[in-house]
Amino acid sequence: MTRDSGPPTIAGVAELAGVSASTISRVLNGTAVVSEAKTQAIHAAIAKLGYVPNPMARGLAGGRTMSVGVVTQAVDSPYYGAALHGIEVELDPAGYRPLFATGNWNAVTESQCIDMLRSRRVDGIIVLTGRLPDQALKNCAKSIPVVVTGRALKAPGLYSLKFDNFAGARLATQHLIQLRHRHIGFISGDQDHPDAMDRLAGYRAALEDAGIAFDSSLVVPGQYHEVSGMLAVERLLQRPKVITAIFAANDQMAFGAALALRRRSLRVPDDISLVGFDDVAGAQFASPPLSTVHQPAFELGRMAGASMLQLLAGIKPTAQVPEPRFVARESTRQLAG
Amino acid sequence: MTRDSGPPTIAGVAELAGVSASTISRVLNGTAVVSEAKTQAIHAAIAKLGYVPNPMARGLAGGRTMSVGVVTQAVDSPYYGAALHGIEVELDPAGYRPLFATGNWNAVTESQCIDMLRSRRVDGIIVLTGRLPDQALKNCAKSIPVVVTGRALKAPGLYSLKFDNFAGARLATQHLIQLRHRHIGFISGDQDHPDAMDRLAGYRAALEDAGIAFDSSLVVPGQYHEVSGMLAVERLLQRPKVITAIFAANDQMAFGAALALRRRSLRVPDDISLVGFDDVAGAQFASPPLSTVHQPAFELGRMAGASMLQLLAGIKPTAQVPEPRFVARESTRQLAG
DNA sequence: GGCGCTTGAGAAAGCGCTACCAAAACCGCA
DNA sequence: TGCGGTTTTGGTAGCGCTTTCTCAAGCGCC
Repeated sequence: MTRDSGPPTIAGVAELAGVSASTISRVLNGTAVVSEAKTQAIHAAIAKLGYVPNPMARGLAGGRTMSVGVVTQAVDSPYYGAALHGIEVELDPAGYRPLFATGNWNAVTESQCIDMLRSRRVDGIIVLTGRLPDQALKNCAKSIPVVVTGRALKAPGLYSLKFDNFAGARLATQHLIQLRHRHIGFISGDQDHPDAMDRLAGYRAALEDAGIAFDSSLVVPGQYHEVSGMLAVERLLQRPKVITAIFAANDQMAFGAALALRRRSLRVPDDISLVGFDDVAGAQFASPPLSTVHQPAFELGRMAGASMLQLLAGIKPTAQVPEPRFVARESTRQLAG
Repeated sequence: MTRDSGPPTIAGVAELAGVSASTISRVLNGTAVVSEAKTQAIHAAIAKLGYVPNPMARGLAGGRTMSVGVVTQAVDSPYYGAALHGIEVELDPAGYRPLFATGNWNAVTESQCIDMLRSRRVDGIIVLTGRLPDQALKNCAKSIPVVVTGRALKAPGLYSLKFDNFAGARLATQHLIQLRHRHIGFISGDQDHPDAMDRLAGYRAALEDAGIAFDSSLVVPGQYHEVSGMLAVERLLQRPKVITAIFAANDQMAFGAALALRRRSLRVPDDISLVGFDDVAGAQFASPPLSTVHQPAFELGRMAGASMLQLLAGIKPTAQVPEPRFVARESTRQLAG
């Protein structure tokens, strides 16, 4: 009988297999060649004891914790939730665990999250967008692998995955233009949010491509949440200009907009067309289903995870974010010619 | 100059403060009384060096990892996302970190999640609903504190937080009855989901309280996601019975139902009233805003976190889940007298 | 058959921290 | 002043694993 105090340790396995702890470690980590016979014996012993290496001890000795920190902005948002899920799915087979921390769209909080994650000795950090200055990220990357989404940065030890918000917004606007809309209101995101600015630029570019003059009075600011979408619609409708379509810089604001429109007894898409951005899970089941720019949050998460794994393995990541894709559903209609 | 290889360690602080490592440990953990003078010196040294204890080493030596495992069913669902957020918020000030794992509503996967979390030596485990047999949870609780939501279990080392689904469903049904609806379709959740059964029972109870005979042909099964809500409506409308209202056992199915209704050109609430369950973030911004039973996911997460902290501290948790509350919005209307 | 070489495997030294034990310092009181 | 009884402290032994470092074989070759 082996002593049964707590979970089995490497020493127990060593004893059972008749080898030294070092050898066990070697087969577990593939650090060196071990004879076939011993390898077999070790595996048998591990299976018999149900041995699982203690990550604490591993981390202490080897300096790796097999965990990667993820700075998300809000776990409870469908977008970040999906990305987080993608990261988990990708990291799991490699034995890594995501350790998340919520940044709340606040540079200070995000910075604290990073400190906390580092104090927990994560092996790498994935930052999902956020408001941290680029430089802070670059500095961080000097001492630990970093993958960041929502930016296009180049720095050693850092890999960035940027979704083309400009092209996406352009696509959405073009769709509206194609449906003969000329007076398109735009509900933008927060000014100091790079994504938001890109989307605005895309909207503007599509307009100008089509020879439609950009009219700043058709643009109202929002904060990426439903209530701000509602408010924005109120402001838009108060203006003298007639609009036949609204492009909200994200789906949540589009939902808010739809509700405000409904309150005004304006029907979507009969009276006014509406498009969103992100294609969150609820978009296709909204009433009416929302036409929107598909942003592959889950895929993006997977890519971030895979890239982190590559960085950790010393390989240069090559993942590329897919091109934006517009999903036409039922919230837009063609204007009579 | 102190040697600058990696982050500062307790030894560095000890040297700078002119005390032994043990003493540092004592002030850090409050394990014993330390003289005011040394305490000061130690704090000064810690601040100067920017010392942060290494959790790996702490875990190895002390047997605590300051992390609690959370088995969620889907990170990307608004409900679980909110609960997870609540847990994080509650655990954070106490220095604990949630380590999540996705169970996917699958007993086998959930069990693997627990194994994985245990192999990571988490200090406690929070299980958000799921399909694990009660016994498995009780066994688990024998060796590690467990908090579980969605069940009413009693066992040493285990605390359960159960939302009253029965009462919630009853409330929703009563609301409909009060609005003079007598023919109420019910889209139920998965059969082997205890929550779902409770909600069905609540629906039935309200009906019977009001002297309305329960009609099983008005009940169609769903799987808690939007598509199943759509399908359910199709089936409901194919039946000969006329229904004036639909109660979906969760909001996601209600959204699907709303869409199916729309496809059939039936307006909510004019032609048919609709109520959901959960009050997910999107419910109040749906068109029309969905009347539903409010389930405080975030609060529930906080409670789970707080209870775990208490369990960890050896205190018996006392948190009670708030009573269900029905939120009447715009998806229901009174039937003409 | 002895030499240098490669390969496989054990011993031992930590990784940074906590827990326990024992030594030192301090206290009051006879 | 000296002694028992408290505090307060330092020393030390691990926690379970990885990682040198070292040594014993095994091998080909002159």
